[in-house]
Amino acid sequence: MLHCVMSDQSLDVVDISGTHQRKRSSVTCAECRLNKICLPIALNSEELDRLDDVIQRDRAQEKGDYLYHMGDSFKTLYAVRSGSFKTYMVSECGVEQITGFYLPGDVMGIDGVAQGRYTNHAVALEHSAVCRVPYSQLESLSQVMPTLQRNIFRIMGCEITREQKMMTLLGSCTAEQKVASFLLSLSRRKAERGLSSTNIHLTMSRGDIANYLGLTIETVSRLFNRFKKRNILSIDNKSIVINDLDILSSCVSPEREAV
Amino acid sequence: MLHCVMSDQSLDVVDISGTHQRKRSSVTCAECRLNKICLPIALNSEELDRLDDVIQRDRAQEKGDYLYHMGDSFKTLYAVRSGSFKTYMVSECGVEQITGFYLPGDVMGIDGVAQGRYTNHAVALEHSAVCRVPYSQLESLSQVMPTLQRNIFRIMGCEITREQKMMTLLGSCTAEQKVASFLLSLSRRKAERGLSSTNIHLTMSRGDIANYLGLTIETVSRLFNRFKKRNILSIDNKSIVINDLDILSSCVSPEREAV
DNA sequence: CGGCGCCTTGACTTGCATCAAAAGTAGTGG
DNA sequence: CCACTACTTTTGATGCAAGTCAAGGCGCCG
Repeated sequence: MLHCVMSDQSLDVVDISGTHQRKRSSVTCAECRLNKICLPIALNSEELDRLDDVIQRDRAQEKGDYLYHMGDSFKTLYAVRSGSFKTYMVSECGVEQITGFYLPGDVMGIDGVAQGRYTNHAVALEHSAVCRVPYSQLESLSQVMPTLQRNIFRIMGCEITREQKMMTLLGSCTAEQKVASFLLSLSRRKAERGLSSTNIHLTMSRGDIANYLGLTIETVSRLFNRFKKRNILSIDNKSIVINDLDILSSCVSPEREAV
Repeated sequence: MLHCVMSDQSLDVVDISGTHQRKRSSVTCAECRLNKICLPIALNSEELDRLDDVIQRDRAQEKGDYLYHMGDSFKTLYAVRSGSFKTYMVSECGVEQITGFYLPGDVMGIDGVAQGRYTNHAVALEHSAVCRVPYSQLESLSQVMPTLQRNIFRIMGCEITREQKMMTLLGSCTAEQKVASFLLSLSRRKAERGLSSTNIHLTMSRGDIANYLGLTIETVSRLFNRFKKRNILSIDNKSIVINDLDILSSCVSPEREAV
């Protein structure tokens, strides 16, 4: 158990301040601009303080840093504070499948709840930061804080719903619908966070997008450029501007008259 | 809270016995042979009794009966007691996607947790029976029964992991791998329930299987018959015998020498 | 016994994967 | 600051797995 705790705890604390005042080194949940979409939703201020007490705020993750690996013993949930992450699983036969992209306010690590081991790898797509939430303490807290328990249920429920929609996308949509859908989903999620819904900076590679959507890199690239030629998108490498959200939306539904 | 109890309670009770002795009309959780794979895992006998008190045991569902509809207000979880069900969602553009098949001991309705409304339809594939678990009471109970809370977390976690594996299957597998995988999954689940892992009676149609796997009916039919020609399966309409589990397993991994 | 779903089988088409190569971008070190 | 290397993305040519279309068979139920 020690080896895991080691990597989970307070490394950054010493690094940053040289002292042990963990809580003051960073923004609290109460102050966090994400507390309306993150774990703390609807908690009162006393509850917020108690949650705060168990949460550790990490030093930054660099691009390519792993938060956890598939098979690691599950002890911690991670809330994205800034930046972005991807999670992926590797099947017995060695096939990698990206299972999600995570933005600030999203909670990662839930995949470990079922078996006590993470079933995914989680890796930073850019310079990022997370809050670490020790799961055992979260469980105990949620025993006395119904709202917190409900939030955990809700977050897990959202994950289930999201993945079910993903099944529809993967199972019965064309490449064009998949790519359009992916961009619209990013757009919506940015809007929910109060950010631009039309100017998107992709932190993942074309290969990541392709893998996530069950396509090849070439197909994703071609689709991006097809949308560009139709003036639906402007593309400059990783920077994408959605010129017309409505037309892009119309690409998602199967039947459309306009070619 | 009353309005919820109304729709959930004791309809069948009156039907069956004409009296109000709900609990005696059927097997309790403590007696149920599924209590090792269902909600009650690891509960002690006092806890079992308390869970029992909130669970309602339903009269039978006929094939085609809906347990709930997409959009219905979420108030109840359903544990399959006998028979089987499918759940499916309908996207804005009208595309149906089957999201799961449920066997005895499985819990349905979790998709409603996130938004307070079911995001799926749930329909019986054959003559079946369920236990109804009022969600609000389950929430309250799990506040005082840590093991129960953990079971709910675990069940939701399993659902997440299952769906992530499904994403791999849908995104990066051939039709043959999908069909083999589907049959092996049914086989394994039957084995977990102490039933034959080689003799499978399909309660869903070819169309259901095709939809679930992101294929067409024709492709599923062809694959079944290809496996039959190779002597991996024996097929008689809805009855399937897996003649060689190992060979079928070898069909799932992408690279294999045997053609 | 006749009609209606469900399933199978065959012929044909196509969307996307594959293969290949060029162009662009980023990181490194002299 | 530029040259070199390595990686990512784009673009084109070709092939194939699975979809579509169509017809026929089988089983079930009134």
